[in-house]
Amino acid sequence: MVVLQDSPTDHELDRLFRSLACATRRDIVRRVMAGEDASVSSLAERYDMSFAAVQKHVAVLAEAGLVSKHHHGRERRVRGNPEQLAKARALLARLEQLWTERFAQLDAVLADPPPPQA
Amino acid sequence: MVVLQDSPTDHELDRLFRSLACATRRDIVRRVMAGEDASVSSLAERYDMSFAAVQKHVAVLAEAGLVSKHHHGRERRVRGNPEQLAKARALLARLEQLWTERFAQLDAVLADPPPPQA
DNA sequence: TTATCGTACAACCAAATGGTTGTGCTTCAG
DNA sequence: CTGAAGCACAACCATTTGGTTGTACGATAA
Repeated sequence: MVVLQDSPTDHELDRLFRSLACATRRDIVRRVMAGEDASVSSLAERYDMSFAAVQKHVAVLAEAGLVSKHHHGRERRVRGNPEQLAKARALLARLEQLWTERFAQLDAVLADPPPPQA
Repeated sequence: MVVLQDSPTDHELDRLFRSLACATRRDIVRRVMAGEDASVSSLAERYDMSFAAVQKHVAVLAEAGLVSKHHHGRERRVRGNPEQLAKARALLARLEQLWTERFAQLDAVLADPPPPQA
């Protein structure tokens, strides 16, 4: 069953796309979506930047709802949730659909031309 | 026929998602994808900001390849091209796919458990 | 021809971004 | 108990961003 979800707010979409506009963050998302064991420090080991920098990236992703952090002993496990990805993808799909609908409307007009009321 | 397209560079994706991380720009994309007559100034009339600001937004979208500008008399018509939207959408789809594949792999493991080689 | 429209571009500004280092607090290992 | 691992957070910095105003220039309508 497809759930009717209320459309995301502008601000939510801003944070979503903004958080994806960075290769490091996209790579983090890729890792956690693939199910890699992902504490913050295990993620930080893989990038050429400080631990704090990676920590900030994870915070940005969490703020955007793309990942969530969970206590696990003294670690924080980073888990991806694909629902936010789907929201972004749905918006892109709608924009693409606007494009395709143009031709559908054009075809309709050509098939049933209104009388030139000039 | 589906064309094998080389994967976009990190920088290209940065610009793509960055350009979408702004409600004004998303709205511009929506308008031009819907086929609205869109000179830069006719777009600028619709937003509560200066002409130069809208002009910059269009430039950012053009830089990301989401729209292109074309001479038309003394105007510059803004036209959307959905291919870049598709690139962004493809990335999101791949990330979501990673998530779903996790369960497929898990199912495979459960269905055919390897001998505990410890 | 001349005034004006549509655009481009530079300079400037406040705020956000992406990075750093340092400090301190928990939680675990020895 | 003590030391270290893992993390959070603040302060700081350079650069980018999103906005402004002002100036200039080609195309056009009168």
